[in-house]
Amino acid sequence: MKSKGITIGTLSKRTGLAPSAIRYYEDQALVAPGRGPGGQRQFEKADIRRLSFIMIAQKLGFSIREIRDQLASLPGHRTPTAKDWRTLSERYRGELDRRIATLERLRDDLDGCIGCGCLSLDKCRLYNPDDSAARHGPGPRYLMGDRPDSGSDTGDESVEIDE
Amino acid sequence: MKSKGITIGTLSKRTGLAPSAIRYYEDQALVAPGRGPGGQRQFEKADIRRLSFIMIAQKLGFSIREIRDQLASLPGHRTPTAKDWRTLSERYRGELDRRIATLERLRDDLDGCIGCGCLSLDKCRLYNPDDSAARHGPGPRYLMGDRPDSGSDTGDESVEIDE
DNA sequence: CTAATCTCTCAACCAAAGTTGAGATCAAGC
DNA sequence: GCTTGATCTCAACTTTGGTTGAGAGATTAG
Repeated sequence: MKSKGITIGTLSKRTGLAPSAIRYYEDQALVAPGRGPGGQRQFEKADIRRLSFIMIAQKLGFSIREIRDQLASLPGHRTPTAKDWRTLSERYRGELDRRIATLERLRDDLDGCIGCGCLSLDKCRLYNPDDSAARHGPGPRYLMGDRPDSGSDTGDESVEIDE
Repeated sequence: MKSKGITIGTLSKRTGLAPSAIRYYEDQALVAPGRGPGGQRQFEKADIRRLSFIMIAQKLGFSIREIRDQLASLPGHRTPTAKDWRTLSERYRGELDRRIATLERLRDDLDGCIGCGCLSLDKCRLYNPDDSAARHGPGPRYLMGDRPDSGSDTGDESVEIDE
């Protein structure tokens, strides 16, 4: 048993991730290495695959939080098998399809609506607040969907924007 | 001539943007309202369309900086016409097509590579550092493409990740 | 045994896109 | 004329995904 575990430096070279990034991922509970007698992190081989998965998921635009949730579905009591990983990553298929569909819809709307130069806030389907092509995660979007009251605004009295 | 201009509050209600966001956009030189005698911002009708454009561009995932560059191509000496806006937004078509293509390639790679459960760092096409499905803008990606040296690593001595 | 590396923790910092609050001023209704 | 309500500026804080030191301790090579 060469059971000493992989050091963070080695793992860094293997995955291309900076040690600081790996420590950060531990902080975010994406990996949970053991510790040696001196306090050093000891990773397992399986962690290489785990980090690989994380990198791919990031590339697909998932946030750390989402990735953590996804990883939570792995069996905790044993080292994940190739099949576990396959099952997990197959979900991305659907997500990607959905994302492509969103972009295609956006493109069609663009053809139909911006294409005409109207850019009207009231009529334009582009203003559907539900789909942004951007990531779902980043920046201060924690109050997205918070559109102001629009309260005592009866008509669209003067919204037309011709000149 | 009811030439008093639109106040920031009214513009906020018209566009759904928070006043703070509009001020921020002025800060970032995306809009340049006039000022009333008391220092209040005075927007024009054309600014409604300008902000609409900004919102759409954001939705498509462009950063403020990119949007500023795009807006710079508008004629400065006169109020932009519908045609100006159409010309500008037509460029998005190509960008969207490109983005859709990237996602489709990612999806195909996913089918071929993750699908098999290998997740190998060396062989997997998913590790092409060039295309991430995420936004091009946000987060600390100013050092993306900075992959560590990989220097004195001759072979792939023990990268296989079977268990 | 000692020097050269690695690692450790912890705090501070980066960028993006804004928000939030304080304190002051402006505009408008009655 | 006065009191709301809107706006002003400016600084500080938010989130995400990390990086960059500082100072201390651990490991390893010679």
